[in-house]
Amino acid sequence: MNKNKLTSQEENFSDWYNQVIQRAELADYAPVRGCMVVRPYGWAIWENIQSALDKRFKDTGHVNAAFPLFIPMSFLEKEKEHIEGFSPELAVVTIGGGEVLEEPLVVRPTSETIIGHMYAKWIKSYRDLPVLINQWANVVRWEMRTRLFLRTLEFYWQEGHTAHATAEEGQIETLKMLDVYTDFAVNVAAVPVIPGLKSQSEKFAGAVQSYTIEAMMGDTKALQSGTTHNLGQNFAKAFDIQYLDQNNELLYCWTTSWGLSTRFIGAVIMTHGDDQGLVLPPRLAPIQVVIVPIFRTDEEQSAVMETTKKVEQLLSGIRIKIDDRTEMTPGFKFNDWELRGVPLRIEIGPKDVEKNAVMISRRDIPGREGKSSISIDSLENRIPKILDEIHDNLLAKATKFRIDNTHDPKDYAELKGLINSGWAFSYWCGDANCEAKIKEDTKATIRCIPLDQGETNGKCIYCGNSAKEKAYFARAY
RNA sequence: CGGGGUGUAGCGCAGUUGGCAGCGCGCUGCGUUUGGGACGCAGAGGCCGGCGGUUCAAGUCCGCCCACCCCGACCA
Repeated sequence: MNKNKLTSQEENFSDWYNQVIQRAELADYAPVRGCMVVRPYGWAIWENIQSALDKRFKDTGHVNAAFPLFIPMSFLEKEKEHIEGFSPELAVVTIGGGEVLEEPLVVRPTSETIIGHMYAKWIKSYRDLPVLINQWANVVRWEMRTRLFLRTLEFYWQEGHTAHATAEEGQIETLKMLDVYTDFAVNVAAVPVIPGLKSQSEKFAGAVQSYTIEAMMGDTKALQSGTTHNLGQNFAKAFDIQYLDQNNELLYCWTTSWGLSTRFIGAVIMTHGDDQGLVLPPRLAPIQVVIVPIFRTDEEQSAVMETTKKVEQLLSGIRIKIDDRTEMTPGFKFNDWELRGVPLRIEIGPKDVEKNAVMISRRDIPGREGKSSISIDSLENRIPKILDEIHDNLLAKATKFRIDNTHDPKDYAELKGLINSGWAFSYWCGDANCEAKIKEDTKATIRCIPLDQGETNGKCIYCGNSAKEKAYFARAY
């Protein structure tokens, strides 16, 4: 009965995570350390993430393009903080076609530099601005320690790179894309993220300011799930991205960049998953509804399959899979699709055909409580609504979990006590020293300083000096 | 790079004082099954991570390598 049980989340969250990914066939380990193969079911989730984001990028005026995988080493070196941040994790090609290369080529860890180079070439006038380009790409960062989806040597993402005439426009773009990510995370993935500012020590190498959408995973650790960066004029100056304004004055551009990666799939797994396996939010699920036909005899089979086809037609706008495998029992299939996180299952057997009804079973409500019989006539209307309800329920559950595990410690001792099982939302004076000390003591970092705090003040949780804003402190992936 | 662990069938593992290479799941075929992880019978599947050593004999003992996983430092 339970011989194929997953390790429970409570027992070992990390094992649970790895098992879910492999058994649900999202990804597998590649022959090279730290690399993963994204399997069709996992890639289908990524495709749904892509289309939801891509639509939002287009709606906000962006266009897609493709820049090269190889970047001359010298490009990386042009922005000081950038190369300092990335040099330890670069993959470098030194031989091509059997010849030692004149200049080593870096396999892109991110594309600010090569895109900056091209922008310098393309941008001449204020009339050319803004430039709003995104690319869907793979990048390589030679990480020490890797984990499927969360941190692999090679990963897939989108990276937006924009150039603007003024600092204000750059900042507006940075926050606009943070909004896009937030909207996507909340309304498509049902992941209740907190948008906020990164501290200076946590920001992107080369940025003036970085923003993040921060999410709480099922073990209460934090995951940076997407980032936007206001690059100021750092890259514009390093790559001479200049334009002539209306007054014929030569000025540097203001640039931004923003990215969301396959890591987000990890966020989805660890936000919604349970001891039965994956729980996919309906708007990202490759299969939204799985139909399991149940029958014994040939007559039952033909009646059941006829109804199944009818149901499929009624639900034509929904991503449906009919599990007509004959070599497995219904019980096996129920467990199998639950492991794979399909939001809604429809069971159709002889009893249902007789009643002109079907049994539905919600993935987000385990056991009998999530099951009910509904008439076939109401399916077309009800199923889309139920999928929305599942989305809302997943979002509400995850939000409650985060709130329940976020605390407001009275003092530093209390923070130290709770940080292994939750987040602390505390005043911070802004001193990098306090931040570093807290990290040293607790392994917790500032995940973000949330926007919209309004007028507030209190005392820094570490040093007790006056502070004007609160920050989330947590251990992170 | 430090600490820990593991390499034996597709996966998970066992293998005693050195003596024929095993178990469970999965896989293939046939039959019976099918409303919460079905069962029977018959099969297929191995350079025991690599190299070297000890021995009549090595999965097992010794040495050296390699790979991967987990925990740290680093990071989306």
